[in-house]
Amino acid sequence: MPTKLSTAEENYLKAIYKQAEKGGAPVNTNAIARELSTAAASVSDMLRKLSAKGLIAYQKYYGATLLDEGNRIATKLIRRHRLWESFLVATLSFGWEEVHDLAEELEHIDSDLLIDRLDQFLGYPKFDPHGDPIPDRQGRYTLRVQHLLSEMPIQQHLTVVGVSNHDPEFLHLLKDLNIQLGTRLDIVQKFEFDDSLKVLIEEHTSVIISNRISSQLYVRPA
Amino acid sequence: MPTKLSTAEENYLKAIYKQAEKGGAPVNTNAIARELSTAAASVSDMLRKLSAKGLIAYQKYYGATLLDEGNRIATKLIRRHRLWESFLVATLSFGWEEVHDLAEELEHIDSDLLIDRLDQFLGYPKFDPHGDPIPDRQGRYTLRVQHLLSEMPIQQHLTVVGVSNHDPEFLHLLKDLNIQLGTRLDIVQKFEFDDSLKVLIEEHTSVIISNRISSQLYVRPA
DNA sequence: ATATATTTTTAGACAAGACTAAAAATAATT
DNA sequence: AATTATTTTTAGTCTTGTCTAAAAATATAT
Ligand SMILES: [Mn+2]
Ligand SMILES: [Mn+2]
Ligand SMILES: [Mn+2]
Ligand SMILES: [Mn+2]
Repeated sequence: MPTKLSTAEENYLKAIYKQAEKGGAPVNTNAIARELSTAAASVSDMLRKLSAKGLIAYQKYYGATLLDEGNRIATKLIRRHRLWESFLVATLSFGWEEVHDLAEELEHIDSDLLIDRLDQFLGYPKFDPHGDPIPDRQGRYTLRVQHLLSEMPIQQHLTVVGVSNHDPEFLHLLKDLNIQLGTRLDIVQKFEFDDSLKVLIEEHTSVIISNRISSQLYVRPA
Repeated sequence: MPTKLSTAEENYLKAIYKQAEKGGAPVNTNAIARELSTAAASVSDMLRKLSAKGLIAYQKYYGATLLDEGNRIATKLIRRHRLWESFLVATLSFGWEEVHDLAEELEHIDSDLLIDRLDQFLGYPKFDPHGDPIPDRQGRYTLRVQHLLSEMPIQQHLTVVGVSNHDPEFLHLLKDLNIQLGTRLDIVQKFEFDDSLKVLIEEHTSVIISNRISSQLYVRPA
């Protein structure tokens, strides 16, 4: 039943998807409320509606889980979001810190043809500007090898492959540090006191970064 | 006061702009209702709101006229609409009959930077895929030389420069006739009986077209 | 186990934007 | 000028999505 969903309904589905990915299912009400900056009462209302539409499984006081159709829709939204972000960066020269909010709106434009043409135009990219995988038309995507920088041992040669926070401030800070996708890092030293790290950027500049940063940066060996 | 407007408010402003352009100001309630396929009662409500926001001049039972700020916003929406249509056709290979409805949604994405970058990427086009002028950042645009085909004398060499109807069916019909922007036409004969015309397309194919068509096709000499 | 704290749901209200039906104003006809 | 027709506005209702405050359920701590 491909019923036309509202922007609000779509955002809720996406929020449930994201929270399930992060914390596992079922997703509880407050997590969704936090994700969408909305009141818990509003979430309860919407969960009832989405459940009535057969998009999620929902039990009061327990939590919500995406059903097949809900999952399909959420994945499609993520595909759209990430393709628009790719377009904005690759074609319109936006910075990676500027694109999330725009994509948050563009993802609700409802046209499979549009998004497939965009995909084609961009050359079927596999990852978006933040390093996140882009689902294909069938919803399949490539998982990247990723470890949190904060959990890597000392001295390995590492490459930045992603960020788990798309906040403009965070991304801007990385830009200031000259850290972007593909940047090479070495962990020089770990400070147990506050879990901060001394890292060498591009075998060049040495900086100390807080755990707040290293725990939101994905890297892979080499 | 650059207050953030809703999609609905924006669509009303654009409808008023369009109707004023066509039939002159003030624009009456039913014209707007027809343009937006909405009930007259809904229009009355909205006119009161837009008037309260200082975007239109509105007198009950008389009609609505865009004020400066309303006009600025409507022009900006038209700019966005036509740039998105241009993008879809030029970059994503859409047909000119497929782009209007998508642009109707895309135009509400609120970012000057986005639209200026798009403009730049497209090479600052002056006209959209239907031949309509695209306002620049300041809202200025080039008027094209245009005459309705139905009002031209016999035998002149003509070039198609636009259409006054963006309906997919109409545009598709033109496509079938091999008529698009830039197509060369000659009027071979006029039939007074029903104002139909015999025209030669690209000095090639001769067809008879109804007044319904010739009165929605813009041409210029040469 | 019982009391306390937290989470979630319900109840009730509100704003935006739409509709229908009825009333009021304006326009057109006889 | 009076009647009829048309247009527009008002009145009242509905849906969606949001909120706050209160009640209910669940989890935590003593
Ligand atoms: Mn994003
Ligand atoms: Mn969104
Ligand atoms: Mn259009
Ligand atoms: Mn629109």
